[in-house]
Amino acid sequence: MFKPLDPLLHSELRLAIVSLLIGAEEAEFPYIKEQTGATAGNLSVQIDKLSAAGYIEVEKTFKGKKPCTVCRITSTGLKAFEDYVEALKSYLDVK
Amino acid sequence: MFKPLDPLLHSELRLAIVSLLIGAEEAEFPYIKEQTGATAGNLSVQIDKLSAAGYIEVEKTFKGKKPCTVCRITSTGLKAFEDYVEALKSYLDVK
DNA sequence: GTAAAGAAGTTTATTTTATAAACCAAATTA
DNA sequence: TAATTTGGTTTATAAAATAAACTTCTTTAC
Repeated sequence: MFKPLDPLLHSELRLAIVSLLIGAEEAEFPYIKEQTGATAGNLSVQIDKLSAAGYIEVEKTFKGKKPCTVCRITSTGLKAFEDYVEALKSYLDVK
Repeated sequence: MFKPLDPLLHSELRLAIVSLLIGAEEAEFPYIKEQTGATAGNLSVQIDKLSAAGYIEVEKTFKGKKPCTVCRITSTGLKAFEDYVEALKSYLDVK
């Protein structure tokens, strides 16, 4: 009846991050922060979780002299998102 | 960009309960328990929360000699669900 | 008739999660 | 050179989900 929802994606902020990355293929920390409205601390934590699960990849580099964290969706992350959307349908199709 | 998700509905079990009630208009506690696979304790707590928010109405009656808890969706709950689905789209439409 | 088991929940305790506050290092600006 | 800003991370707190334990009444078995 109701399919289980991946707890890693069933979180407002993490879902926003993944959604953003699927749309953009690459995004920097400050941009994600601005688009999601998250605090830096919360964003840092949630990015770590997504990264630890292999849903996104995180590259820490430098932009001139400033640190720069770039995030990208992985194929694992994309698949997880697609599965999540599919599972959600079991809750949203209420006919 | 990303619309906020009603925290009351953005919960796997509560979403399942509301989804079920929208589809059925009325359901008894044991049936909801069976359909969602939730434990009785968890279900009791989440039903209380939805009831306190006015998303569902709960009628405690008797079926013969046994207690019987019947739940129904309210118009507030239906509206909240529709808003939630609408907000979710901002995360799911990733073109 | 009474003891054990089952049904229908509720209450309470525990674990997990989300979130923000505090912090750090380097760079820029005043 | 002192203060502020940028780009984060770490840690502490608040909130949430969840299950375990408990309650009350009812059957069923002996």
